[in-house]
Formats: sequence, C-alpha cells, structure tokens
Amino acid sequence: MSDAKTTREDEGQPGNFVADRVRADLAADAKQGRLVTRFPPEPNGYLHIGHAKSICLNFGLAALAPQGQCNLRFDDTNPEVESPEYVEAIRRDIRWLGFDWGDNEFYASDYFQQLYDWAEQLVEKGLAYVDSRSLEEIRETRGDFHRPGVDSPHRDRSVAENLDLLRKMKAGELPEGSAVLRAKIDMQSKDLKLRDPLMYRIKKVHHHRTGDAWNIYPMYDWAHGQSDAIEGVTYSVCSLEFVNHRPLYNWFLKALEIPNPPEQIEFGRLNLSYTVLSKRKLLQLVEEKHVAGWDDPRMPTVAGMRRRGFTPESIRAFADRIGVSKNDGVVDVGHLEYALREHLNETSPRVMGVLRPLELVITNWPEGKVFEAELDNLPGNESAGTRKVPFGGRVFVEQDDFLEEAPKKWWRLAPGNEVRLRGAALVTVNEVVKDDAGQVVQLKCTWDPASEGGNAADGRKVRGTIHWVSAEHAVDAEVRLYDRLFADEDPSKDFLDALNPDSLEVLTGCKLEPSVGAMEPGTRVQLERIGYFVTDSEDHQPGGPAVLNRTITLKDSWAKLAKKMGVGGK
RNA sequence: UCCGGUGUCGUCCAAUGGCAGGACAGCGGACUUUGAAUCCGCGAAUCAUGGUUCGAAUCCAUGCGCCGGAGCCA
Repeated sequence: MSDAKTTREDEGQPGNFVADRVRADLAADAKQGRLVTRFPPEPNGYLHIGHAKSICLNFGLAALAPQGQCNLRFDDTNPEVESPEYVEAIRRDIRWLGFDWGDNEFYASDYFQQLYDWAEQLVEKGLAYVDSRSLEEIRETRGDFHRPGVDSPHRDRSVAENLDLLRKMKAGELPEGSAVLRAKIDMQSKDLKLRDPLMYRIKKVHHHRTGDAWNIYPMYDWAHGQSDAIEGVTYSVCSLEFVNHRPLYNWFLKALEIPNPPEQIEFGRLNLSYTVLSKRKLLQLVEEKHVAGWDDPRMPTVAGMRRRGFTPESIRAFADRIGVSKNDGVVDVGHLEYALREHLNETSPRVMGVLRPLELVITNWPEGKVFEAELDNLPGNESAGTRKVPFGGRVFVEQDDFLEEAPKKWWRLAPGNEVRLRGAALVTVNEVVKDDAGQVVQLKCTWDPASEGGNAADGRKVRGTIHWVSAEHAVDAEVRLYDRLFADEDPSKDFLDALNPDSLEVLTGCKLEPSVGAMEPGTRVQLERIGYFVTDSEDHQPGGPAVLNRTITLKDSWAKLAKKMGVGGK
C-alpha cells in the first residue's frame, strides 16, 4: 500500500512498443476509430503463463480507448487435436485472470464457409490452384534455404479444372493426401513461406463444432488473417515465430482486396527460467503422468497456478512488469515469485501452523489455564482486524526451530535460550527429552508468568519469536509442499531429465491453528514464518480433512545466513 | 550457407540524436512480537570496429553473437 506502488499503478498504462503504436494510430485516427485486438488460442491444450502474458497484452491494448475491444477467438482449424474440454478450460482461465470478452467470442470454424468462398475467388483470379501430388513431392519441390523451389506441374491448370478439383475436395470425393489447394505466389522466393503455401488440406475428420460438414480444413495462414479481417481486428498481435508469416498474411489480404486490413504485430513470447512453456511438453507431462494433471499445482498452466494459490492480480502485475518487446529473452522466475509474494503479503490473513511438530511443555504453566492470544490478521493493516488463538501449557513448535547446539546468531529455541512464542509467552528450554534413538521428542520449558502476551514486564529484549499451535486445540492437516517442477534453470532440452525430484513433498500430521479447519476450499493464508498456502480446491473440506498446498515460501534470510556460515538448521 | 528478427546491468524493460534510468536478483545497514514485510544505502550494462555529428545506445558501414524459418501444426 505504499505511495510508490500506488503511483506505479496509477501510471499503469502499458508502456511498450505495441501500445505506443496503438496510441499513435489513435491520435492520428489511422484506423477509422476502431480498436480491436484478439486472443486466438487453439483449443488443444490448457493456457499457461505465457498465454497469460498475451492475454494481458491484448486486453490491455483494447483498454487503451473506450471503444476498444478484445475478441476471444478459438483457432479451431485442426479438428484432430482440438476438443471442447479445452474450450471450456480456456474460457474459465481467461475469466479467472480477470478479463471479459463480452459477446465477442468467436471461432475460426464459424468462418469456414466465407473462407471457402474466398478460396474460390482466388482460384478464379488465378491466384490459387489445386496440386494433386503427394506430400513428399510437394515437400521436395519446395526447395530449401539454398535452393529455390520448382513449380508444380499443376501450377497452370485452368480455372475451370481448379474449381472442379477444389469442389471435389470439398465434397469428399478425393482421398486424404491426394490434393491440396495452394496459393500461387512464387516458388523462387527467398521467403519459403511464399513458395506457394498450402491453403487447404483434405481431412475427413469430425470437427467438434462443424461436425462432418467439411472434408477440407484451412491451414493457419489461410484462416488467421481472414478471420481477423472478418472480425474487424485492427491489431493482430502474435509472437515472434510468426514474423516470417507476415508477408503471407498481407498477401492474402491484398489478394482478397480487403479494405482497412488488420495489421500483424509480433512480440517476444514469454520464456521463464525453471519452466517449460511448450504445449507439446506440457501435454507430455500430463499424459505420461509426471504430474497429476493440467491443474497440478506445479504446472505453469493457469489452472495449475490457480490451484497452487496464485492470485490473478499477481499474474497481471508480473505481466505488466516484465514488459513487451521483440527480444527473445528468458525471464527469471524470481520476477514471478516476487509479484506473487507482493500480492499475497498484502492480502493473505496470517495464521499459525506447525509442519513438523515438536511438543513443548511448559512445566510451570498453571494447570488448566488457557490464554487467548490476540493476533493481527494482517499486520500493518488494522482494518483486517485481529483473531484470538488459544494457548495452553502444551503446544507444538516447529522441529526446525530447535537446535540443541545453537550456532552464532541463532535466536530460536536452544537449551537455556529465551524465546517468544508469538503473542503468548516467553519461554526457556530447560530439558530436552529424547527417545531411544536419540531423537528429540519433547522440550520442557518454563515460562515467565509476567510475559503473558509475549512481552517481558521488565522490558528486556527477546530477539527470537517463533510460531506455535496449542496441542489441545490443533487441527490436523495434510500439507503439500510444492517446489519448482524443474531443477535446471533451462530445462528446455532434456526436460524430463531436468525434473526436480523434490518438487512435491507431502506432510501429514501437521498441526494448524483451529480456524483453518473451517475454511472453504481455495482460501489463501500465510502460515507465519513459513510461507503462503491455499486450502486445496479438490481435497480440502471445511470441518473435514484439512489439505493445504504451499503456494510459495516466505523469503528466508536465516537460511541464507546459515548457508554462508556453513551451519545447519532451517 | 539463404531469408527474417534481435543484441542495453546477472535477469526483464526504458531512454525515439542531448545527464544511460526503473524493476527483480545480489551485497551492506536500520527496524521488527513473522530472520517476513518495510525503510536506507551500494555495486552492476550500451556486442565489436570504423564513420557521420558540437554531441551516438540511437544514424551509416563492416563484422560477430543469439533466435526463428524448409508441417498437409498453430
């Protein structure tokens, strides 16, 4: 809530080269007052953080003017790999991210007839022809980076013959693979995309929206720009790998004499360290069960991040902050984590929970006494109020918060070390109880009866403050500790080998503050001194089993210090 | 090797011929009933070479690096 942040958000207009261009066009009224963008997913996989960047960009651009509009268009031109399940998931994820496309939901398949009519037009103009050769022959005669292509023997078929053949393709009278429709451009072009690109291929495949109406389906290049044109899109924003397609994009629009054609603008798609963002790889992780599904909390999918406990705000802030450019860089995942912690810190109520319990008994605690500690729900934000947490003479503390031999600068539990149990009492360990194996199983302490609430009556300073949960009142929980899915900063090559073997640790018998047991699924909290958690959307039930997912740890400067000093402990 | 894109602190993004700036990360300190947050401070970059210019990250030339392109995928 600092002024600095407020200022940043007020300035919040996207400052990037695409927005600059849109603003310039707006100022010059270069687009007849129109401002239309679109987000065009293919429904063949779940949306991921890279898509989120694109969504933020496209909806953000549309928000640059009151008349701005961002369409959701499903690019469903390849029915073999697409399905309604993905359509649903995509809609859900965009909505969750906080964007609204209103009535502007479209499908490339809605335009199949228009596309086909246009194709016949191009044939009639002598700008397209049916090539009746095999895939192999077409590939071989396309040439390569060094050799020009060779004209197809069918390149100069008559308009009548082409039309007849195209209609036969459409009618399903020709077998798959026997013919394609090609744009007649230039087999000698240095730009391979312009060497008579394919417009239609025969696929006798059921489409999830058009059923069996079509035996031919348009290729991306033939469908995309024309779909943009039909929708009146002004800026067709796509990622860098499509730069090579722009001449073709423009060629089709020109050949069809589309007035005020859409304009393709490319930007660098997101790459994130310790993450893979390729649909193929994500699909493989799901299908081979390296993760539990598309919404596994370790996945960089929007669904996974949601289940992990991310907030839409943090994802949007991340997208704003990394900016948009034509550089093909790799954003350190630390940027994302920072945005996450930043928002969670402002919004997640604090509760206490002990992941690996160690019993602590206060030997001089009055028999039967229960003290109600009053703690801030959101320190620094009084409007969030306080809560009462019961404290008895027997509590659980974190095993990591006790060290029998305290290193330098260790302010937590150790024999003879006075420590504050947050909001409750000052205690000192007198006796360490071990089992036969030598494991510490209990700490016997005394407390300063004048320290109720956690402050010493004489004002002496106690540096260490630790969290606790009353044994008598604790709620048992399962806690899933998620970590990065990949151990390598760049997992792109052998990504399966790069999987982090410790990306999930499931803890049972964790002890939580009683209030957590009543929480609804999908509730975010901070477990003080540990990290941010969310009650699992599938497995947590209020009053039933408590299941928490760790969203992200708190920053841990002790761990850093300890590492530097070469000592153990948390 | 051909075509296209792109080179600015460790990372991401600005600077649109006029003081190279911000964020993240790092480091140091203050504060702290979360070793969190917050606050203060520090270090850190124009791919190279030549040219134009009073002045170049920016314009020109040459070279180099990285990314993409030869699917009936999107």
